[in-house]
Amino acid sequence: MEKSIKRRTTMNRMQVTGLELFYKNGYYNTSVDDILKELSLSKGAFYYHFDSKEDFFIQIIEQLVVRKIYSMLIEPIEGHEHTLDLITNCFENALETAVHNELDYGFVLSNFIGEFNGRNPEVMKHLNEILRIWEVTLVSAVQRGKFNGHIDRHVDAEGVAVYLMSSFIGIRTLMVETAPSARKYRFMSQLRQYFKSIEIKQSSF
Amino acid sequence: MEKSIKRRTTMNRMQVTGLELFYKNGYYNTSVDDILKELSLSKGAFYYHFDSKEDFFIQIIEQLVVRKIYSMLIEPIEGHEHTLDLITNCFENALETAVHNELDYGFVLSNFIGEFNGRNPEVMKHLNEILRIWEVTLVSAVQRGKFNGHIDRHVDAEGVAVYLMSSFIGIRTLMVETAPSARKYRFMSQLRQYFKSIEIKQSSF
DNA sequence: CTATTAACTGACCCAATGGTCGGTTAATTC
DNA sequence: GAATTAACCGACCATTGGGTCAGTTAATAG
Repeated sequence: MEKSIKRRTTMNRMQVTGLELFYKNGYYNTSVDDILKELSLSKGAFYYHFDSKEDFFIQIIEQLVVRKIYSMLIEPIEGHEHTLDLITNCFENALETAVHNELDYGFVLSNFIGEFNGRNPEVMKHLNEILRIWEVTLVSAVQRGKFNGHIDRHVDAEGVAVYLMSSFIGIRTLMVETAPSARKYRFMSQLRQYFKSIEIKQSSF
Repeated sequence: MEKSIKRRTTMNRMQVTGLELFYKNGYYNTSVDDILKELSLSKGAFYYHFDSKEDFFIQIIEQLVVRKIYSMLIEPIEGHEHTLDLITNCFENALETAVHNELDYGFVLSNFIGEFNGRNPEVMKHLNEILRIWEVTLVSAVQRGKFNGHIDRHVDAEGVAVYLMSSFIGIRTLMVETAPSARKYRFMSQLRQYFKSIEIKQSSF
């Protein structure tokens, strides 16, 4: 039976278009009809597959947003090379992708957090979970770096993680609409500066 | 005639409540009626004083948001003491205020940017203007620091400004709903670490 | 005291929104 | 090939949204 391939296909089409529009216009500013119009599908089709607009959105997070974050921010720093290089490259690539997005609307995750925080605990639960995973990944990357002798063992791994997440979320906001490329470049320079201050000085004597 | 004190009063009441609700629930998720209900005022009163919901919002930015940002992020770093101390204290205070907000919804400015970017150029113009002023203020603070011999003269002032803005915007997002106090503390530690790396080492020999 | 005008009321308009439901179509099953 | 069911259609509904407007109230001016 393959758990109905047709069903999966349609749901996925809706989700992809849904994410696209929610990202562009925001959740509250995108109607179900907007999504359906884009796909030439009917109201009936939508409510046949999903319980509500909110249910639909949560499924989008689980299916699409989680994966995006994983491939963009989690997996790239799980390797065993020099930790700070991994993070540098990861951020560099993520920001470069944003620069090339001719129409950039910011960081998906923080945009949605901004829209739902304090107003929809159910959705926030899912978004916070992604943040948590990101944080854990960063913390263990830093700890690995300390263990491998690349990062000063006195640094607070949790602190570094929070600081990195903060700066990434912020620069993505700042790259919207104003000089994304220049800002990305400046940001990366300062990030490297910061990294220099927490890594072990190999040539000191 | 005093340019009608009554008018000013009513408009201000509407704006204050408006900002409160827009901040809490977002612009698109707050109706004009919601605001009016809170104030026991009628539709007519609203449209007597303002042209449209958007006009109303823009006036809120100009009247209230700008002032908030000034007193919170601009004026505190315009002094002539040690630049990095000024910025440290400024951020410390701003974040502490957020911690004590029992119901915190993030950084007003970046929340609104997240809601309007790419969708409403008129509103974005005003928000970007505030960002620009903040950036300029930070850049000249850093330059002053270089001039006064507190900051290494090789550092890129624009870069530092962008990095600081990024991290502040991000930490405010992260402080929403999850361990604000702990995150604030970790953030501030790393900020100091970063500052150490760009200031002039006075005791080197 | 009268006329004017600033400030405000609330009924009304209409497009949009999330959601429902009875029905149709086409594929599967028996 | 009849029956069942998965997938989808589109008319309909109740509510809410931003916005209008004729009219009321209260202060001020002459």
